[in-house]
Amino acid sequence: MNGKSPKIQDVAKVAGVSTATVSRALSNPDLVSDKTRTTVLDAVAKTGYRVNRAAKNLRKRQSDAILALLPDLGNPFFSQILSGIESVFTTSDLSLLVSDTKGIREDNLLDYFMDMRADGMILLDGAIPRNILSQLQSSSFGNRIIFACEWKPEFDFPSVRSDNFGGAVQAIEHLYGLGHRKIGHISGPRNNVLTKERLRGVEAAMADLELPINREFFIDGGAFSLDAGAQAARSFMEMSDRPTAIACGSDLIAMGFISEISRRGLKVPDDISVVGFDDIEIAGSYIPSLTTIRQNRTQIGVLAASYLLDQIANRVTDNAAQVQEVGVKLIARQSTAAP
Amino acid sequence: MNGKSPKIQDVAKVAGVSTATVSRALSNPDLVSDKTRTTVLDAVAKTGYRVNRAAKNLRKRQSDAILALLPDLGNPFFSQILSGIESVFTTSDLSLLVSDTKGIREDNLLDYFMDMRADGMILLDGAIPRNILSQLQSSSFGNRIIFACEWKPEFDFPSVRSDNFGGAVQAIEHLYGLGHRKIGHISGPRNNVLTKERLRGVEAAMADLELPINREFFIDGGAFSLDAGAQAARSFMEMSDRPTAIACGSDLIAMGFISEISRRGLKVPDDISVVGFDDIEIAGSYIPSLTTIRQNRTQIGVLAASYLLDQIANRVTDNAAQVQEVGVKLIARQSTAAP
DNA sequence: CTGAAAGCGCTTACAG
DNA sequence: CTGAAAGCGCTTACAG
Repeated sequence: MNGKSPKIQDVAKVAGVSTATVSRALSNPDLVSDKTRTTVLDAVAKTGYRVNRAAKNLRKRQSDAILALLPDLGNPFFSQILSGIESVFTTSDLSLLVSDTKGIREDNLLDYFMDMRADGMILLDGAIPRNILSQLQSSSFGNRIIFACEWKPEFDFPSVRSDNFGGAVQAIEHLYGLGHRKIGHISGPRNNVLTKERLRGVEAAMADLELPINREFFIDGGAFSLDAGAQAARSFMEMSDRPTAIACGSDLIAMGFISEISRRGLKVPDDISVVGFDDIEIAGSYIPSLTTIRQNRTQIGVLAASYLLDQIANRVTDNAAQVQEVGVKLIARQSTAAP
Repeated sequence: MNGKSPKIQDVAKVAGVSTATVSRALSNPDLVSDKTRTTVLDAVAKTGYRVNRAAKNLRKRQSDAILALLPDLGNPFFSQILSGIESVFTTSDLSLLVSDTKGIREDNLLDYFMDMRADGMILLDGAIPRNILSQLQSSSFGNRIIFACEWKPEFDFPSVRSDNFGGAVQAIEHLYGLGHRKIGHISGPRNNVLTKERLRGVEAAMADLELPINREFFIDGGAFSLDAGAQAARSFMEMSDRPTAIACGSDLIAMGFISEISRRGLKVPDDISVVGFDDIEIAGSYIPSLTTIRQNRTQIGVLAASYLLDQIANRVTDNAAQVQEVGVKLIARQSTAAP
């Protein structure tokens, strides 16, 4: 507070012990006697001492920070995941660093480890270039990395994700249960793992239910965005034969779709039922409120962060599942009804 | 890559110079001769050297990190601001640390400076306790703090914010222009600075336009959330005399409100016009699409980050306005019409 | 259980 | 323009 901050030397002097003892009392209390510990703690309180992280980290060769790497920091979808991550780190002593992949395309992710900026990484982007991931994997930091939400199939980094396949199945079964037999799908970004899993789920469920798969009812949205949904709505309007229900790759797609077909005079769910995917905050208040697949995003963040925590503390349970799938569930609202 | 990372020693050996020269060539190129610089840079490339941040930071007494402190990491509203902040830091060498005020209530914000975890802070929460802010202000780090979006009036930390007052004025003038004379307002969280500024704008505009202010038309929403809007809708439905238009404290309030009155049979904008505030991503695709006040959130993030950058680099321009107001503008959509 | 001493990997006066 | 040397503030073998 007053000018310069106290150092471990100052505490040692006040407590009448060596700096080594102060250090031990603070970070490894069992190593010192009860009496010494009390004395040191008193001195710490008296001086207002706080360990200098840069010094500690240099000495211990660590950074006390984890990087969360998002595809796009501006995308609100990730805020709850970040919140989940942070809730774990805040109780430990780790700092949460964030960045997005736009900023580091050229750069090298490995640099974060090399120059000691991060002790671990949570990758929320499945589109990280192969060569960068290879470098990470073959480095000595390969075990401090985990994918969350998205992932890259060719790499066997551990991963926490929603049951995307199962979610899509639930969506189709819900529509089928309502009586729909002509069901379409609007998919997300091409080559995205989530897109593929959800599409796979849609197709598997339809096959199971012995529904004919009409390829014309499958629209390539190309993105998870509102715009993609609106664009898909235009394709939809031009169909000569139309499905009575649509399962969308995301809530934003669903909302963009509903918005655009409403503008063109169709009504949801009267003319067509629509299911989203994600259950973003607004889904329940959209008009009509959106039937969708709820992902537990906070939980994904918590699990990913906890894994890293264990990994860094070397409390590694090798038996732990490499892939953790978090359950999803369908929330039935007003955007779906009998045909 | 191969086992241990190279240190400045290794580079010095390869280049045939001292570590001091390597350090200078890297961080202060003007201090060495062209020839030396080239030699050093070659050696850096050859060895794959990256400076160790912990060591550099310990020596320079800095952390190379800025903390962004949000009220709630899970709130999607902040993602664009974070994106703006990050876009500035990514070009410099700073890391972006995030946390939310839930995690540090007890803790002391000053600790981030004391233990060298952050060189500066962007506070996005106007509800940080007075005593914590006082500590910060009277510390030697007081000049490395800036408020963004929200702020605390009693403290004269610099601040970047939207023109909340002007936005509210625009909302009222828009409704007036459409012919509305009975205008209401749903406010946000009590004691929140944004709530107060926007309310002040609403009242000032109505006074200017010589509209009678009917206190019964002013609903205390208590939060910026969807729930607050839905709750307000219930109060609205019970009014014997109702306004023909409502200016809301946020888009979420507006959407919650519209959602709830729709459920009860009223139509927007036929029965009532509604204006939001924020222009969140979904506003344009909401049904009806929402007339609202657009805040440039990315810009707020960029300005706050730039200020801190200058401050840390000591490129301080004392003449710089302490309060930077970012302009807002009304986006007219379908939720408003003539009464 | 405790202390003296080395060293983590840098940067920067200081001297030339 | 360059180098030798000190030192940033810790932690941890090592020795007792």
